[in-house]
Amino acid sequence: MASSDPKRTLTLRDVSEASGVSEMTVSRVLRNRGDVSEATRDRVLEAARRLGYVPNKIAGALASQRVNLVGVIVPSLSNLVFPEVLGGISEELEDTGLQPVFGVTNYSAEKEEAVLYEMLSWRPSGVIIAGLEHSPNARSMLENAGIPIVEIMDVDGDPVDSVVGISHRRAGLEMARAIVKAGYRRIGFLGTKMPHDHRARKRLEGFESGLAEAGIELADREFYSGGSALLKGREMTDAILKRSPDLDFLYYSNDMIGAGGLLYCLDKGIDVPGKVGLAGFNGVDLLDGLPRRLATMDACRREIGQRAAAIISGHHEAGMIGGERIELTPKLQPGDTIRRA
Amino acid sequence: MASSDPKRTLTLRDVSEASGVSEMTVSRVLRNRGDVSEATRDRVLEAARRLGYVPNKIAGALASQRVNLVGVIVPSLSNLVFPEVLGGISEELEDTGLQPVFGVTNYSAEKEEAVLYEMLSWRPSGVIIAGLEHSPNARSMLENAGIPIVEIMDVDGDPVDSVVGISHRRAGLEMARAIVKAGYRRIGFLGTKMPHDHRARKRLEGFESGLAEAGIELADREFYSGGSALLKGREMTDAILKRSPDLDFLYYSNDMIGAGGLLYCLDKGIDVPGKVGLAGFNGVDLLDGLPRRLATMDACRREIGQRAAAIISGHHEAGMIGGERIELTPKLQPGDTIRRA
DNA sequence: CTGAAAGCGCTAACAA
DNA sequence: TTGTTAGCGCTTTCAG
Repeated sequence: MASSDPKRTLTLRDVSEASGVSEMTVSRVLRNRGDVSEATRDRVLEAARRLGYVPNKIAGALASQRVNLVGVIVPSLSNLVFPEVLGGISEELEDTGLQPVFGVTNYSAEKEEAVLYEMLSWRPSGVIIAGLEHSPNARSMLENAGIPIVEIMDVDGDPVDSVVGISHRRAGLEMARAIVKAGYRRIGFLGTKMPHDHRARKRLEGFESGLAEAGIELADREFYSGGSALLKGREMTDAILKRSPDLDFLYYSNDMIGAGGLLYCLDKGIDVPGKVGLAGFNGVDLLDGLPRRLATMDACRREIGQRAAAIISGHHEAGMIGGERIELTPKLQPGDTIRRA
Repeated sequence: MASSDPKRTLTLRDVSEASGVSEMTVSRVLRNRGDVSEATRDRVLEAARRLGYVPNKIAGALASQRVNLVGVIVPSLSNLVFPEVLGGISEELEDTGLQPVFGVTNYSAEKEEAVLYEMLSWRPSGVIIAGLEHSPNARSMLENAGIPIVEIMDVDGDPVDSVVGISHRRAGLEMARAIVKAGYRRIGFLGTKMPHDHRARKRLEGFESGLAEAGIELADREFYSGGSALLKGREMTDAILKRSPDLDFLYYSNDMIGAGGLLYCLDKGIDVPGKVGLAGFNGVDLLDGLPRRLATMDACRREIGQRAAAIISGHHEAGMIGGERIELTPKLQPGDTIRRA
């Protein structure tokens, strides 16, 4: 509260002077480090509290060469998917003394490079970054950072260090197989027009190979960008069904547009899954509240966050090195929008 | 790439030696500061790039007493509301050289205090924090931080410094008036059981005073916590209508449960807005895709983020001090779920 | 335009 | 249990 110069922020020295204890011992008390007598401890804490001292981690980090920050880089926050991943990370880091620091790339490789550079310049204890595709510069920064790196969401590719995710290719493949097995043949795809959403791209690739196994080709496709996903799902569904009325299945690249498609079909009185089957991707819990359960595949978002964070905090505590590879298996949730065999 | 000791991270000195230019000049080049000849400039940049040098901002911040970080503290990420605010902040900070750093409190005052303490210990250029209610400790930390503080979302209270938000009390009040004006009389409230969600509480208080103006009391109320909001909205609506079948209006504390309620009513064939009117709060764009437009009130989330960030970056550039107060006005969006006069 | 010296606030390592 | 001495890697300031 009281201070001769209210502008300057307090230092250890202020607490030291106020308590009559050496800076070093004050530092020990504030970090619960080393043996300090109960008495001095109390005096120091009292003084620190009274002054309203907040330690300067910048100085501490520089001196100790230790930073309790974990950089987390994701493409988007509006996607609904990533907030959940971040939730898993936050939760797992909760009691480790590590603090997540988020950065957003908007699916831009350039922005990713900038955010990564910025983060690495704070010398974090680890980096969690979405995806396996990075610019050459970004990749080499990651390789040379000298800290644990965990690439998340996707395992189809060549990780820098550790990786935690699912195979989007396989997710697409298995969805295709399930659809074919259920007897659908005229299949359309609806997705985002995101050239840099590599995971959506891989799902589509996997999906097409799954169809190809049965000698089927994608009958039609429809892309969008921006706007309310639910509404877009309606509009796209309308568009694709008008253009290709003979479609008997619609595969959506995410659950939100899939939900829009489902609502559209129900509105129009289209028999789902009899005349047209539907499936999305992600397993968002929004689907629980819809009139009918959309088929989907859980992307294990929360768990991915947790496992990735656990890898970093493990390294942090044990000083381990070496890339782990954790592939989670998304479960197909057939819901009510695929015909039963 | 090549280095005798691959473990140690590179310093300015390494670049200095590799380029034959003094550390000081290297520093100048890397920060685009002061006049440096084209020739040395090129040599330095070449060396830095070749070595893969990433500056150490910890050291830089300590030496310059300048940190380009903005702390952002929000209660939750799963709420859908906050990712949008963060988006607004990110966008606005884009080209200012400032970097947002996020922290999550889970609506806990204790956690908020811890997160705030952690953030302040990094000496950020400013702090953006949701809400006006903080523990005495947190409040005094904010007051003594010596940096611009922007409290966001809510303006009903006593800000520490600047504030950007809407009046939730007034939002509730106006919604109540609109409902009463439309002729509804038996009104129920459905919301989250979040004792620490002060904004939801204020909306409800404002709502009740709005009803009181017409001599009306809330006829029933229903609370929930956790789970899929859409599904909860259905369940709660079912519960409250079974318990109080004479209700003619349901006011939901957020759009997601409101949307669940709307879907429930449509499923059950309840005449909306004839027999029962519905309204939510937030203006989430999900509503655009529903079979009918739920009445709601836009909480101006993105703009709040932008304005708050602009205040911080303004201070940053101009060194201004002094609290601004920006009250945005949420617009009532009557949609299709309130009877027309 | 370039460099040398000093020090940001803290902690590692050692000494007492 | 406590204190002292040196820096951490950079930037500020002042001199060339």
